[in-house]
Amino acid sequence: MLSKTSEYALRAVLFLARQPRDLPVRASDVATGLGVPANYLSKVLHTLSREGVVTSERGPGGGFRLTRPPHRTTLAQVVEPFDAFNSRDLCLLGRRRCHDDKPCGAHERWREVFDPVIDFFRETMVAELLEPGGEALESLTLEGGARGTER
Amino acid sequence: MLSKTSEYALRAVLFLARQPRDLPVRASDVATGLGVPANYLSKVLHTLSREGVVTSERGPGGGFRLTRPPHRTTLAQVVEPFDAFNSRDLCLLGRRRCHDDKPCGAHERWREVFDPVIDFFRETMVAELLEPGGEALESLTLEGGARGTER
DNA sequence: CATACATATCATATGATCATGACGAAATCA
DNA sequence: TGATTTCGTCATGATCATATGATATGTATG
Repeated sequence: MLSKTSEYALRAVLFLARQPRDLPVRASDVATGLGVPANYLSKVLHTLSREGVVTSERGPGGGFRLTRPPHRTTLAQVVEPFDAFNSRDLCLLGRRRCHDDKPCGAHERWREVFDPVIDFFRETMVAELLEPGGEALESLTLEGGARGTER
Repeated sequence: MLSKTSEYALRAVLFLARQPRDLPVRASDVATGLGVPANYLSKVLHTLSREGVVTSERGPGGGFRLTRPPHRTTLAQVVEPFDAFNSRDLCLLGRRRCHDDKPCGAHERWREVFDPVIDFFRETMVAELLEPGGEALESLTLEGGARGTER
């Protein structure tokens, strides 16, 4: 469903959402925390900062933070910079123009199942995916290391 | 949502479903009917024949036909040879293992919207997308040409 | 049996996504 | 000011989906 890229973006944002929002997290820390390529994630985070989802700071002590709190950031804001829902997705058969008045044979049935998917991304907040317990891999928080003690 | 390839597959099957099922349609006719690359569509049709969705016949008068009637062919049968629903799709965050007992934060909410999508493909029959009127592009039926008169 | 026809198969090209590496630019601090 | 740290940007490579082209194989027919 999601491309690898926007999957990284979503996981990165969830990762940031679990950190105290007032201190930036290095891109490399997010990358190792998620177990994804650091250089690639940097670019993803940069895109997210251009979109205003995260805020970046350079220099020592810099890094990335969520711009808005998790309960005010939608999944769509995170994902759409990479996988936009274009009108083509709304037609199962890939027709550019497939409205309600001149639909393809699949139009109505497809909308019925696919609209909720779009709504899911537009209406679900990052905070709703945080569920404190349980998630081993994605919730892996920064532990002890050099950072944090040094400032 | 669907890859180009399985979109072609679906459109090709819908095209075949509109032809009399006892006479084969050439791959090239399907391709021009849909306006998609002929060589590529051949491969797609060949895959569908390996999967038993369509039946192929070689030589003069040969071509492709639906193996089963449209009301006994599901969308999943057409689409899954190209875009299989693997367990990875069931986790929004791409986790290999994300069951009901050890879920990621998105698990339940995501299943609620995505299961219906899978069900749609598994339960919808090709016949249901045929709606005789309306569809200009995909329903374009073979008209008059050389074929048909010559046999 | 020879020819035409249509699918089957293989080899190659193109483009997008995913990924890596090197260098530049801003911020901090001694 | 100069060294370090961190993001920003550009250049390049790897991989996969998509697409094209050529040839082989099977089938019908005169």
